[in-house]
Amino acid sequence: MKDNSKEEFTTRQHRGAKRRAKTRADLLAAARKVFAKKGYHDTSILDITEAADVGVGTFYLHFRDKDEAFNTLIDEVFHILEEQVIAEVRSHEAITLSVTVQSIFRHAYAQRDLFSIALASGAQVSRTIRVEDTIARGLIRVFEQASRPADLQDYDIPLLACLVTGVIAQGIIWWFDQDEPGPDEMAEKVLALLAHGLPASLFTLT
Amino acid sequence: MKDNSKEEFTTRQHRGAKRRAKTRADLLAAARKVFAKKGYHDTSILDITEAADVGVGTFYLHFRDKDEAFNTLIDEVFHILEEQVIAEVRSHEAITLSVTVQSIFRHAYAQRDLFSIALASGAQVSRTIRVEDTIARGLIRVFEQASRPADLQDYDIPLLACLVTGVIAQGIIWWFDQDEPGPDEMAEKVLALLAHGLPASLFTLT
Amino acid sequence: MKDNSKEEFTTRQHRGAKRRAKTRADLLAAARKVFAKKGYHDTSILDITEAADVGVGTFYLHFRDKDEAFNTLIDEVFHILEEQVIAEVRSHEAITLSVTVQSIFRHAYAQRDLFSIALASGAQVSRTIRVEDTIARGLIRVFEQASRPADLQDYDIPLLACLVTGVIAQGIIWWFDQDEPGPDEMAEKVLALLAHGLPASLFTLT
Amino acid sequence: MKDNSKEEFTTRQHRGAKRRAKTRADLLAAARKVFAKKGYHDTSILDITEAADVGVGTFYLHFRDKDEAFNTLIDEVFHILEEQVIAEVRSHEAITLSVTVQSIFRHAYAQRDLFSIALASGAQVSRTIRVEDTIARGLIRVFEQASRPADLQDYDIPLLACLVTGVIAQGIIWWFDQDEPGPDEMAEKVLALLAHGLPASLFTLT
DNA sequence: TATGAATGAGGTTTCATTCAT
DNA sequence: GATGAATGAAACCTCATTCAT
Repeated sequence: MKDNSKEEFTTRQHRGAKRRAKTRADLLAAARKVFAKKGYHDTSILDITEAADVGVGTFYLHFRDKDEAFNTLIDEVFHILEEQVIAEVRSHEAITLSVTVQSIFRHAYAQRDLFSIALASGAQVSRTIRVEDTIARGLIRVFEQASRPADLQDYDIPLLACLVTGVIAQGIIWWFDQDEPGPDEMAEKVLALLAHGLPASLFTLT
Repeated sequence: MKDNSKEEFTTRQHRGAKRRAKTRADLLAAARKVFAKKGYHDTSILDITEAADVGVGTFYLHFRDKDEAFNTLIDEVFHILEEQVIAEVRSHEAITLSVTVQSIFRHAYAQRDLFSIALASGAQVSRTIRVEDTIARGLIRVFEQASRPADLQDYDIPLLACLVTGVIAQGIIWWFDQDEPGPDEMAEKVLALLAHGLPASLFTLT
Repeated sequence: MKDNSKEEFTTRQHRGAKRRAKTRADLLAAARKVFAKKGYHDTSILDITEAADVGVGTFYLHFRDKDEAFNTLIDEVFHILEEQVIAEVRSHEAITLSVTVQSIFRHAYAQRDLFSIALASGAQVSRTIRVEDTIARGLIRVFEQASRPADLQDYDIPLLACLVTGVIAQGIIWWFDQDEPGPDEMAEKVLALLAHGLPASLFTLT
Repeated sequence: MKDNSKEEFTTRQHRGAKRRAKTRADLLAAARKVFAKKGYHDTSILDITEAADVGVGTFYLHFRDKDEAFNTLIDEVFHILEEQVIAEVRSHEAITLSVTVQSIFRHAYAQRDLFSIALASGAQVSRTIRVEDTIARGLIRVFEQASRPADLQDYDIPLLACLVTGVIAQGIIWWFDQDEPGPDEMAEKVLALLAHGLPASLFTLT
């Protein structure tokens, strides 16, 4: 009997927690959809709760404000991005920029909606984690673990990471408008640019 | 007498026009200052009119809404950018990417406040003209007028322009945070990256 | 066996009742603490249930709303006040105002927190029993049982009770701010004022 | 022409100011009415603006929040009370408690609605000026300027003022419930109590 | 009986926009 | 053309209350 009541108790606790988690997930999914459609600033709490089919107040049971929901969303995805890219890169013998960039583009493609929101929100939202920083951080790691560090002696690594991030971010924005090419072609083009640069004839007078 | 009054009239007209133009300029200058300080979304019309020391209603005599004022501001600056870059490039014998990028960075540096607003606002503002587009357009022109067009045969020119724009935009954002290096070093680093790419050892397995 | 189960049943019932009473007491104690700290209006049900360490819903198993909890609290204390003052007064040979006022001040001093809430809440709470009424009622009883009723012939007794209550209430509020003097000095000062009034020179022209 | 335009200008300014003042007065009058009817806490901004027949936003053009409006109201009335009582007292040859108390009761009677709100709000509202303090301050002044100061040597003047205030406040609350007697009778009864105290037989055992 | 997640009415507050002067 | 008081839609957020577990 004692055991029984205990079991009931934990079950009860568990049910509550499960329901709570479900609602939270619904809210995040709804937020993602609405943010993608209307952008951060034109999205109201009501928009989100209606999309999630919950009461307004429920939102505040899970997030302090719009900012927190947004950050949670972004953090979650970029945490996954980071982990996934790291995993994918590890599965190869050595860390190469090629694999990293490919991995980023693939992941970004799969999560286009969130990436475009995150990039579009730019410096607008008081966010703890910026997309660009996540990407740049990953790139820095690649640079630091380069097989021949001497090759990078003359480069300012953080700046380099930032510039390369610019190319990647722009690629993702490009997708948001154009809906082509696929992630692998995109990665390929970016990598081609990064590997060989542009034709010398563009830089010098005839 | 008729002439006299006519003259007076035109003078008065002229005065009115000058006064109007002055108010408008005040508003734009104020908008620029406030946007730079508080960002697009946190700036209210009242913020602008107070900074310009005019009545709220006056704003609406010159602009339909905040968006229009913002776009006017951006357009103006980018129009100047475009003209200036074109002029500077023309003063050289041939259009080269080096000169173009240098010119862009110099101009951007001189107008850092507006550039950072424009870049930070990202896709937030329902704007017809995006900074990135202005830059990309300029780059496309450079690519099209390349001295040896055959060199670019294998490139997707618009995408290329977009990616290069990403590098430039990121460079400007870098400034907004770091306040170093100067425009010419920045252009140099970007050009180095664009000209030679990164060391091959980053791309391949050992 | 029947008896046994019955016994068990009643025991269980009893346990339940005791548990229930405990919860209720916890809630009242918590309410008292929170009301004293934050005031009636700034106290939410959640504040109370958290302080009592019970679920929100539990509150509603014991009280209809905040008002009822508040009234219960107040009623309880004033019921005790009434009983105690009556008992103390009875222990003397005759009812005198001195003993009554002293008794009230002593009791109020012992329960300062609740008295200050009750007085501060003023007419804010839709309450059936006002502190002032409880005191006034006690005073009326004293007046009615006066040893020489003729002495009070010219007085409007309810109004008199009300005015004297005003003095007492103000004395308690004074404590809340000043934290001095003790209950007996306070009673003494009030009684001195009530017994002899103020110097005649204050009322007339020289 | 210059004069003309100047005149026009000041007139225009003046009109605006007049309109503004009118609206503000409307809001205060409405607030007074609603506060008196529903009490401080049950009054919403909307209640006030609807009663004043202005838009919601207009309220915030004149007051920061409900508190400020309330305080303005109270301050205004008590400022008038103070001035009026002072004036009335001055018109007599010497300051006496009789005149002061009479004056307070008369004024309170004329402004019953506000007094009852102010007294009922008790310590609820974060107010800079409490009614009781205003009255007590006035009484202290009377005591200090007593014709024969020696008579008050044995009294704690601030406490005394506070206690007397209690009597007056209670008198006003009495009116709010009972609607009788008039101000002068009320003052008379209070003064009688204050002058002679209660019959000695109430205090001692037979 | 106790719980606490969910609800949504209702309050506060802001601000783009209008319009009489 | 310039002004700024007034407007009210629309956002935010809280909290008393319910109800399934």
